[in-house]
Parts: sequence; structure tokens; C-alpha cells
Amino acid sequence: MSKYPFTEIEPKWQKYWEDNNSFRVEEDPSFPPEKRMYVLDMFPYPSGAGLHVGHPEGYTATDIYCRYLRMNGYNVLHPMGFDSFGLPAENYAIKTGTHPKATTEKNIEHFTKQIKSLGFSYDWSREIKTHTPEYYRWTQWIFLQLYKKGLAYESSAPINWCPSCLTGLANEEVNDGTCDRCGAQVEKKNIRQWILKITEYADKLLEGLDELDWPESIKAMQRNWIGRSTGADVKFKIEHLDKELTVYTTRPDTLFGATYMVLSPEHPLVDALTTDEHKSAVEDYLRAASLKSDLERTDLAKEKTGVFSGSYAINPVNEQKIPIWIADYVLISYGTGAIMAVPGHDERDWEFAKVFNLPIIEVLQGGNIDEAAFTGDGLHVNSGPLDGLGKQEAIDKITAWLEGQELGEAAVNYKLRDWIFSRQRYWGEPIPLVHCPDCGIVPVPEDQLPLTLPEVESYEPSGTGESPLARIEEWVNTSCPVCGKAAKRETNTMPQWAGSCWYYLRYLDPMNEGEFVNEAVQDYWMPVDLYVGGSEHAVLHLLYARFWHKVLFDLGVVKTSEPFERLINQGLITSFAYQRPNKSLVPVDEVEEKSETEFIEIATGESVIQTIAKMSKSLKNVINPDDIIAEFGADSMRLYEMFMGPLRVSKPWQTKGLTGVHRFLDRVWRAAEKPITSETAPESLEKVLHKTIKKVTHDTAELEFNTAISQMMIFINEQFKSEKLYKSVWERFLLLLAPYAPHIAEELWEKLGNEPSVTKRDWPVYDEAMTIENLVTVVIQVNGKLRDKIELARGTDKAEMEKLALASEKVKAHTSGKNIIKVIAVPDKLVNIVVK
RNA sequence: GCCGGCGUGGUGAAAUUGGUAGACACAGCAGACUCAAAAUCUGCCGGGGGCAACUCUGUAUCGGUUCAAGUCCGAUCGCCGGUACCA
Repeated sequence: MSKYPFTEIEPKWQKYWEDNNSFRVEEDPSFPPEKRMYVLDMFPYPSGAGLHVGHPEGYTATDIYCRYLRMNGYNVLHPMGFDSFGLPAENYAIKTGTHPKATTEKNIEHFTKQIKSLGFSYDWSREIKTHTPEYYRWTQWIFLQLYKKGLAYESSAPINWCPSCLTGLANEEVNDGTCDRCGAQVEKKNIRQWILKITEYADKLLEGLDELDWPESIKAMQRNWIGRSTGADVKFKIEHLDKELTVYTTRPDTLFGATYMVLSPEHPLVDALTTDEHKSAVEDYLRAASLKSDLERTDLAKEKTGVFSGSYAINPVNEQKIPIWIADYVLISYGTGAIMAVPGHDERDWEFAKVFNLPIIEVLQGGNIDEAAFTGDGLHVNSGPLDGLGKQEAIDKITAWLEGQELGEAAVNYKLRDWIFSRQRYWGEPIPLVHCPDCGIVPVPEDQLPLTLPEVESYEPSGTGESPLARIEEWVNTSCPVCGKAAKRETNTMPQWAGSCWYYLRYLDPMNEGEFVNEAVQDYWMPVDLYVGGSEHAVLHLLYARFWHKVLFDLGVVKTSEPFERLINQGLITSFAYQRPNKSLVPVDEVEEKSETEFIEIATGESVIQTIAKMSKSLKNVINPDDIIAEFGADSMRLYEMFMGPLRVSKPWQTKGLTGVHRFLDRVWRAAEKPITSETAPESLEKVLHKTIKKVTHDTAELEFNTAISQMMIFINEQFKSEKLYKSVWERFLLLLAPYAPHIAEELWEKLGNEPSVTKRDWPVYDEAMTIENLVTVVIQVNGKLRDKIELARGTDKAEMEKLALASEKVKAHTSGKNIIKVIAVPDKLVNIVVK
């Protein structure tokens, strides 16, 4: 394959852009507000593995879009940085003793080099790294604002504990009972933690979603995660005990069907409610439950277990005595940790009642409660005053009655839990608080920020679960900022999410030493007009960032209620892999390709099928962008990632497919070697150019890059037929190509004798009239089937079309001897003749 | 189970408001150039039937609406992502 000299021109133009600060951006007031765009990529965690092909996908998309916007007269903010606190560097430090800062900065250097080798138009002068004291000073400052607003509290409730990361995890960081980061089994553990009251913002986070231009799937995930439900809290009296038991239910209308109650094993009243007679059985059950992991309590164990406490509660609506059970299918973390069980109309309660032979009463008609719980709507029965009412009416009526009797009240609950914000680790932002024996918890004064990380000798967390910082005496021991007495620093650090919660704000004003971001600069750019990244951040990062932003909004320090106006998830880049008949996957290098559709596993000789899988080291199907750039060039890499398919869907990488776009660029290069003329181009070529400008303009604006590239290929195939290169046509084509393949476009632009740089030129315009053909192909159908095609002048009227259509010999063959019922003519499109 | 999304050639994919299904590529086949190969250029390329003109059929499956359905509606099957004892 002949290769155009991309190895020379790509570094040449990257150096040119850098030397000329081509992409540096300022808050220039001459751009009207609607011509200011903030286009943001999710910044990477600088892992030791370097860039993978997934990173450049989103980055290329935004780069093309930004270059396109600049050529259309926009002032574009397009920054890049690094999410550089994080566990892998610390774990590496534990293993090798290398300072996480050294590892991190080396990785950043590598990432920067890789990112720059793709020719992206970032304003590098705004680069931020979350691990630098200049940056995390303000992360700490924001934490203090949350603390002062009462949104941060200490607690030692049982939390998710990862025994491998030796740190606490938020609910959303646990997948199937395993740690989101390392995959280890998560345990329950009591340890002192800092927690952020994200639940206080549950409603705001929910409502804010409505106004956002985000994918529905992501909004649905966040709504589902917040999990708002409405119902009622109901108080139950307990027989022979002066205590009340409050339960939360979404179905207070089924109160007459409550035949027993269930407490979570961790419920505070368990002890008091257990009678002597049942004590040993209950204790055995509690012990067994505490030993179960989350995974065993949920995924694996659908079989209901439980134990009777010996006590009874009184149903407030009918004074019925109902037994109180203890069972681990009730979670302490949701609602009140206790439920009223209505086995007739709740699947879980039904299953439990079947196992323990508890009574099942029908209070709502419509199902067969001997077979299964009925959860639909219907008329109430056996429910006293609710009889004959439907679901919603009954809920309203009983809730009002409970409130009147002071037996309960309407209530709202959320699945969302507060956010465990502290990590017992070294490589994160120190939480800027001091524990004083007299004054209690005291914030570090803002003018003493940043509170920097001390040097440590060992990165191993202390055996007690405390952070390695706890062992640095000279750092931990400090004086109280209020009373001056000896005090101790908080030794927990912040989770990795902290830095990424607000980085988009710091890009606006990265050098500001007096405030986290200047107000006028915010007004100029915010909110983020387009945010592009992977859907793996659908709940975690995107929910946390929205939470912080809303807090900052309520504090009056940011002006928009939402940070990211429009969000797009790029699809995952997958790879081919091979699958055995039992569905297990085989690494690529253990398979031989017999033919296009036949593959065998070398070791066994068994045939396997080709399938699509995530890239992974174990499947040996990971593609390294460096190799691709070395062999085909950055422009080919960029173009291929966009040509593979729509940005938003996942698609498999095929290096073979890359040759197509590489050949296209090679053709562009060779086309430029033809003799240049300033003569007027033939109309046919000029027309193809206008169509190309139209399509590329539309598709680039809509981020439909794959079809824009197809159209440029059509243009070059047309241009290639010509012996000459028409300067005016060629120039405009190079401008279209520039956002997509900026290096070759710059080089060929210069080769035409033009001043660099193409990035500063105006986007070409098209003439609508030139995109329209005078002759159109009109299709003639008989009963909807294609029978003939005729070339007609554009705008031929219906009557004429019908006449010509009926005159067609091919049509006559299908209409002769039949009755023409109807003729439909769509101008410039088709004629359909309906016959019988 | 629930929520969200997707099913189009050998492969990646196009199809703007319902109006020629498969643009643009990859792979394949044939030819040109070449001593030869690579590269390049040209042509063919959903399936069945036919020497051919042509014809039947085809967008996961079944049904519906319409002059006309990949596109709209209903049901079913399959795949992907999320979530799951949240009362």
C-alpha cells in the first residue's frame, strides 16, 4: 500500500499549532453569547496502561465538532486534564514503594503525548490535574462549604467495606456484591466515615433531569437510582410493651390485609421485642444473618428465611393482633427497617407467608391469592370503609384517616442513600477538618488551604482500617484553629469522585488563586453546552457532579442549576472474540480462521463462532492506538473511529476496515498531485462539491460523522476522474476535510500556496440550487411494485407524470386487461398505479 | 422480574417527513498494468429462477394500518446495557 508521508506532516502541524497557540481561547467579549460554546470531554484517569481506543472516540468527535464550530465563527472552550488521584497508583506504591505522585505524573506525561499525537485542538494552557495542591485546594474549599451547610456528617453505621482496597464504598460503587474497582467481595463493617447528605438533594436531582438534553436511558438510570416512592408511615402499637413500631408502605390501602410484621435483623427494637421463650432462636438467626454477605442476602438467597420474635403488634385499622417476625428480606437501610406484611398483595410477603404458613387475606379483587400475590388494581374487599374503592382512592382515603387519628402520615422515600465520602487511603485530598477535644470538629480555616499531603514512608493502610496518614505523627498532631490547644487532624481522604465533581468549573479559570472560579468567566461560558463520555458514568460521576453543582448553586457561587446542558454517550468500541458452544470465550490467538465464516479452536479442533465482546487483556483483543498511529497515521485513526458507525452506538473494531479510510486519505493526497488550474470547474464537479458541503455541514452539526465521511469519499471519487485539480473546488473541499483530518488538510492547504492555517478559515457555503438536479428519476410502481423508471425534468406536474407513467411499455405489461382503480403521483418521486 | 435500547448482505453500516432497500467502505470474484508480486485503476457483488430481456423473493418472527412500511401500530422471539427482596 502506498503511503502518503503522514509521519512527516503530522508532527509538523502539531508543532505548528503548539508554537502558534492556535487553540488558546480567551473570554473575548466580541463574540455574542450565542456564539460561545463549551465542549467538554470526560477527562481520563491516567492509568499505567495508557490510552485505549475508547478514549480517542469521544475525543475525536468533540475535536471535529469544535474545529467545525470555530470555522463557523464560534468562540470554543475545549479543555483537557487529568483525574489523577486514584487507587491504582497507591496500590502500585504499596507494591513497589514508588511515590504515587511519581507514578501518576509519569502516566500523565505518557497520556499527554498520546493525546497530542492525535492532533486534538485542546487549549492546553487550561490543563488541570486533580492531584496538584493548586487544584485540590479548591476541592477542599468546596468540601468545607458542604460541611458548613450541614451536608457532611460523621457516622459509623455499617457500611460497605472492600477488604482488598481497605476502604469504604458507597452503594453505587458495589456491583453484585463486589467492589466496583477491584472486584473483591464487599463486606459489612462499622468504621467512622464522613458522609455527604446527597439525599437532601434527591428531589432537586430528580426534577432537574426534566430540563436536560440527555439520553433517555441515562435519565432513566438516574431516576431509578434516586428511586422516589410515595406512601405512608404507619404506627403500630405493640402488645404488652409501651413502644410503637413505624413502618413505611407504598400501599396503605392494603392495611386490612396485613397479617404479620417483619423487622430487619438490624432493627433497634429487635432486642426489646424478643420474648425469653424465643431468645435463643432469634440470636441464632441474627448471628447467621450477620455472617451473610450482601451477595448471599440478595442475589443468591431468594428463599425466604426468618424467625418469630414472640411479640405481637396491633393493626391500627382493625385492632387485630398480628405476629412480629424478624427476617433478612427486610433491609435496615430502606424506609424504617420494618414492614407490615400483606401477603395477599405483595410477592415477597406472599412467598414468606407460604414458607411459614402465615394467613393470607384478600383485600383487593382481581387475582387469585392462592396462586400468587395480586399487585394490580381492583376493588377493595374485607377492608371496612375502603370496600368498593379502587387503589388510588383507597390510598388517599386511608392516608387521610391515619393522619386524622394520628396513627400515621403520608411519606416519601428514596432508594438513594447518603454518599460515603471518606476513604482510608493516602492518595486523595485530605479532608480539611481538625478534631479538638474541647471544640469538637473544627474546619481548617480557608486561608490555610490547601492542606497538603505529607510524605509517608509506607502506603499500607494501618491494620485498624485507618488511613496511612494516621501514622504520621507530625502531620496528625496539630493545634485547634479555634482554641489553639493540641488537636488531631482528620486522617480520612476524599474519594476519587471529588476531583471530577467540579473540574469543568476550574477549566474556566484554572490560574485563579483568589477564588475557585471567577463569576464573570462563569457567565461567559456556563453551562457546558456539550459533554461527551462513556455511559459507565451514568449514575456515579454524573449524579455526584450534579449534586455538588446544585449545592454550589444554592450557595450562590454558581449561576446555573445544572452543569451539563447536553450529554452524549459515545458507544463502546468492542472487538471480535470467539465463543465455544457452551458460550465461554476463547482468546483471539487461540483460534484459527478456516474461512470467512468458519473458525476453530486450535487446542481442541472444535469449531467456535465469531462474536462481539468487550476488549480485554484476557481475550487478547485490545487495540493500542499508538500502533495504529504508527502504521496508518493519526488522521486515519481519527477518520476510522468516526467512520465505523454512529457515535452513540457500540461497534466492533476491525483493523481491516481502517484500510478504507486510509486509502481515502491516500487518494486525497494523490489527487493533490494533479496539475492545478484556476479554470472554472465543470458543472458536474461543482455540483458534487455543493452537495458535499451541504451534507458535511448538516452531518457535522448533528455529530453524524460517519455519513459526512461517506460523502467526502463520494466527492473524492468524482474528483479523481478529473485530470486537473480545480483550485477553487479543491480549497473548499480541504476546508470540509480539515476538522476530520486536520494534518493532511493543513499540509495540502499550504501546498496550494495559501497562508496557514486552515483552522482559521471560514467554513465553506453551498448554493441550494447547485445541490438540486434538473433531471430526477421517477419510479413507476404498479400495486406498489417497481416496474419502470423514467427521467423527468424536476417539477413535472402530476398530470404529465401520470400520462408518461401510463404510456410506459413495461407498465402496460402489468396493467393490460386490468382496471385502473387509482393513480397516485408524488412530484419528483414516483407514480403508483393501483389496478385490479 | 422491572427499566432503557437494538435486531437490515459474508462484515462495518446507509436510507432527511412513510415513497427506488443496501449509499459509503471492508472482504470476495473478474479484468487492466507488471517478467512477477505489491500498490494502483476498472467492473461485478442480498437470495432463488432464467442464455437473456426479465421475474419471484428479501430489513428477527407473526399480524395490522396504508395506494405505498426497514420506517407507523399490536404481539412474539433474540441480543445488549442498567437494576433488583427498596415494602
